[in-house]
Amino acid sequence: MKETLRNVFEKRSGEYTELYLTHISIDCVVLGFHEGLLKILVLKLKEGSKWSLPGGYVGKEEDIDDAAIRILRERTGADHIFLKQFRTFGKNHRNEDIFEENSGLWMAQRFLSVGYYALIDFHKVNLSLDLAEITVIAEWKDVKNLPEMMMDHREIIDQALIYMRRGLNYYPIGLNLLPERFTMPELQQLYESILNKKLNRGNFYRKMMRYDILTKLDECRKIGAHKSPHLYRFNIDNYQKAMEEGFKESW
Amino acid sequence: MKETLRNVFEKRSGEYTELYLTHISIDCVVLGFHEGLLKILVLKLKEGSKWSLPGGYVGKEEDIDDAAIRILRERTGADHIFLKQFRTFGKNHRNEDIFEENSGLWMAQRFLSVGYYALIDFHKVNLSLDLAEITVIAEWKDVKNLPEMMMDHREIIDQALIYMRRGLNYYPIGLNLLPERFTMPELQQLYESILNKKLNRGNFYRKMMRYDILTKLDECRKIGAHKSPHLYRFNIDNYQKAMEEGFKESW
DNA sequence: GCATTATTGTGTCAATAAGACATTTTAACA
DNA sequence: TGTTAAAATGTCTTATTGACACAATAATGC
Repeated sequence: MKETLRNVFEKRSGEYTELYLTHISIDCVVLGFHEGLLKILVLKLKEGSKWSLPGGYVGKEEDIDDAAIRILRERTGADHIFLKQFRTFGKNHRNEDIFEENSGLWMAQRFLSVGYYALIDFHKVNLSLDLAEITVIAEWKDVKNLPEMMMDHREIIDQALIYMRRGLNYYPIGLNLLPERFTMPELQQLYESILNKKLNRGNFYRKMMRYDILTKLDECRKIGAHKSPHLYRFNIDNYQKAMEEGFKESW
Repeated sequence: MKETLRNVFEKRSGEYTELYLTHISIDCVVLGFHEGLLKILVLKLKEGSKWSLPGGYVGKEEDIDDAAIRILRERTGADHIFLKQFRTFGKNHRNEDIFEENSGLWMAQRFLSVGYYALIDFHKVNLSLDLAEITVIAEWKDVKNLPEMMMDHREIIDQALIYMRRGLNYYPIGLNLLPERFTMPELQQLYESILNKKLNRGNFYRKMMRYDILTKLDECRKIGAHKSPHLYRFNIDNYQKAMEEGFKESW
């Protein structure tokens, strides 16, 4: 048997007090938007287990931000993803869930996860990628109707949404979640799903226009026996500028 | 020689790819307020080295939040500290600074730091604590005039200030930074040092009163040949309530 | 005692933004 | 061509911010 660190660790577990061993991973809350609903990408790692967030380990020679980008690319096939670190989770015994299922002592060590949230175009994700190797199933689940998640992944999702909501006060959103062209009501639906509340249509319209990140197109979307809503697309330059400078903060 | 993990690790370094070994630490940006200036607590770990932030390792059976509390208590002697995790730093080679000074290979491994900022009453800190064991000097340095810091500690400080500034829109501040009784101009000075800009006196006064977290006392502070400013103290109940509920957010 | 003076506490006003709601415009369809 | 439902825009009220002015006040000097 090849003596990997894992073997060494299992044999010697309990003695290592000088250098605390911690199992670092990255967990990503991947958000997509489809048919007016905010969706989260969840995985089932093996038959019968609970659902989990896509995640992975950090390479020896890798920045954690780069690791998160790589993990998402491996899982979703998508590139140019909006990705933001929001918090690190390090409660003790947060891995108890899977500790019971795994006999290896190394699993009993501390787990620490750096949480990222990702905003991604629903249609650009390839759910079947990478399935053979680790994952059994990958699925989009409705934010408002999540299945039972393993470990503290539910808390990680809740926290991601809180941080994202707060982010709406500072940065524009939507470039990674909506198709290239969209209508104002569609954009409003996105905001409403993230904030989990209804917004006033007129006020929303004016607020968005004030941000000056939208370009109104000449085309309209045909939606039946009603006035056709105009199509918009993001003005990339202004959008980027808003991302860098941020919207006005109170102080 | 006792075979600790550190020895094992040094001997076998380079093979461990299955379980990525990461050196986790907690770094704290400890902020105090004294004579109208915002101060940061910095340490010199040994003669001739650069300055560093107080930090430490996470115990095997410890939540990271608890570890941060413990580390601060050990270093400062202070309790009831406001402490908030704000970001995790995991750039590769961020430890190169000290790698060169330390021959042990384990030091060359990845470093990952969970950043916390702490707000603490300047006068309650005992700087000489813990010095014999690890630290040579502990000192308060002016935020606007920081010495050269080791590794990426300067970036950690800058980021902490950014997150704290943003926090001012959501939570009150001052309970841990000011003495029990203080004047309105003193509170304003605190805000001005954090935000690094002058604020309008009248508007500041009214904004604070609107927050409804202050109790005006009957006493005044004698400050020479001027109108004596009233003393205030925080209304702890309302302050706590504001901490929990947060100030109004835009959406 | 009393005027002086620097600072606090409060008032005002304009500009901006948010919330609620009404009105107009528009495009598809009967 | 009129009907209809939704988009786009307008209006009004209220709250917030920033700038500035002025009155109240308390220690000090005369």
